[in-house]
Amino acid sequence: MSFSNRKDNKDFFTRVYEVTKLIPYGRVTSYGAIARYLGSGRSARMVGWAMNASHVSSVFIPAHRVVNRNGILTGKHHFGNSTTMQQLLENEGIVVEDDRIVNFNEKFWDPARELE
DNA sequence: ATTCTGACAGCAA
DNA sequence: TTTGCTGCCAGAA
Repeated sequence: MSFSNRKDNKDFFTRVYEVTKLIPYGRVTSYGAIARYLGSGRSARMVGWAMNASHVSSVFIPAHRVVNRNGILTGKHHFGNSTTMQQLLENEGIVVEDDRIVNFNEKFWDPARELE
């Protein structure tokens, strides 16, 4: 029985942050995977939007571990320099080639599956 | 309140 | 195969 039918718990952005922070070191996920884990599998764009505001968050958000379904670093341009995101990923042992994650399927971490 | 936008994803040509 | 258009949802102006 909830006496507040406002929002489930926190804002959509906050949920995205929570999930993003749960991404293990050296692993990556996709916007759609996060969106699907949150219940709205079609709000993948919102996840990206949340990432845009993640730099404002007080805590560090590993936004570099979030890529699109193709494993392409679509948001690299939002890390200041176009190479920052790639460097962060390579620093974690992820091989990035031509703005795309190599062996993306192996590095992929699905919150809906891992967190169940 | 209405309109526009967006670091996507899916499907059509 | 690649390219492009549409749907989708939530926040900002």
